[in-house]
Amino acid sequence: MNKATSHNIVIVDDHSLFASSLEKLVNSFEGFNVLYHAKNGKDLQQKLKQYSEVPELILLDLNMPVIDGFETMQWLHENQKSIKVLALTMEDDERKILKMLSLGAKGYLLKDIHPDKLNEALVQTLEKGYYHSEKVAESLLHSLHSNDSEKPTFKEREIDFMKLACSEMTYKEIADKMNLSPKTIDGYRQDLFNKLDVKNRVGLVIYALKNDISKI
Amino acid sequence: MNKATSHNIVIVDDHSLFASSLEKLVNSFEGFNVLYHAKNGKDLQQKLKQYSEVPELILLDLNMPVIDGFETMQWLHENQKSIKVLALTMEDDERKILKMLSLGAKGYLLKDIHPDKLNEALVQTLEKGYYHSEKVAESLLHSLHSNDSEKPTFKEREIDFMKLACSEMTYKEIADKMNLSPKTIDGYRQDLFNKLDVKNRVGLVIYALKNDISKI
DNA sequence: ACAACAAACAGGAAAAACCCTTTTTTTAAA
DNA sequence: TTTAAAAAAAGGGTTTTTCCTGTTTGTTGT
Repeated sequence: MNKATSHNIVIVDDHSLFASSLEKLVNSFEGFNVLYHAKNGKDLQQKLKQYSEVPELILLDLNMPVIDGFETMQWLHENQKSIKVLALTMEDDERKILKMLSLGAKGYLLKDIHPDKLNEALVQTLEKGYYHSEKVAESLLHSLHSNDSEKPTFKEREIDFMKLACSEMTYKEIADKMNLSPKTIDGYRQDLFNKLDVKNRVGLVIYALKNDISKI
Repeated sequence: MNKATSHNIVIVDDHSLFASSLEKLVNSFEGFNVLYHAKNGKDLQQKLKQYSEVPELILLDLNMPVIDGFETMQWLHENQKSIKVLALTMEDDERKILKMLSLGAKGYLLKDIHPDKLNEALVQTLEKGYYHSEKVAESLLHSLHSNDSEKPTFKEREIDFMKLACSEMTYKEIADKMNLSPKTIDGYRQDLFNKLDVKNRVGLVIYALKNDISKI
């Protein structure tokens, strides 16, 4: 395979072991060549400036520190519209899929796909401009039927509170730690219970853990 | 590189994309050759029987369906003692590290390590019989200091109760569901708080989730 | 039948969580 | 500078949780 006809790919993933491995895999595909990989969105922005060669396609992981996949996608869509992006992630999360596609991603790949499918996805994205696996298409249809309300947004302080609520601290202790009156904390609690439609603190804790607001 | 002097490796990971990618990476290392990869513990057991060539080393992911990393490790330790195993996982969880090493793993690798470190780990494990990264060694020391007492045992009903406690139900509702008096539930609660050294229900919930008594 | 023991249950009370409404303070905008 | 909106705080009440110390019930072995 001569490089002239090769399609240049960039991989963005914070797990360098996976990124390096994936690079080998992509390089083994006929007609593809990995230019470099980036650890996160910030790193990607720098490297896009630094290197003269612009990739045709980016494989973008969603779960990254510093600048996550969504922000990176947004930035790419605004600043590097010519580069096609395929989102790459572990979880089959409807909201995330929708969000990425609405931000301009050309497709959404789950990390447990077969290597051949990845090859297919790369080829198809470059040829047709998009790739959608059966599984993802299914998820999308499902989400259209169950028109679940949008994921609520949280204020900085609410997130702080939720994290502390996922501990053995009483609300009074949380109030002390956040330098607020217990009554203010009670207000946060109430707002969150309503917003998240939970009945008590255990419900809040479970929500926070499910949505990676807090980790244990 | 001639195959005769090559060390045979097997990869066990349910994410076939990662497994395939990792295979390419390992094959690119001097002196290593990937025989095959398995999707889970069950698949591995079958393939070990099926193939005549026995690997020297297995790279074993922990988060797998069907038969998880721990069970697989146990089985390997009992049935294939000659094969060295390196655990491979995303999370840096002290308990999991300890558990795997106590089950006979030769080392514990985090998936975000640099490819060079992986190479080093493979070489060292085959030469010295073990590999421990600085990070893991650190975790181990930490856990030695905090000599946590043995994991307590639970009665059937206590486990039922813990699972229900990881929900928005009140204790009264839990009592109804378990066909017990609320006062009995209160007894379970109190015993568990003492046994697990937690202060309140949130502490209990977190314990149950951390120890896979309940899943969310 | 009876000791020995665990599981189930209970009374009572303080602490914490929960709920609804209203007021004060702070911040941002017109 | 007045005004509107958001954040913080509070009043005042109900319910649930938490804690302690018992008693009753059921099971098992001898």
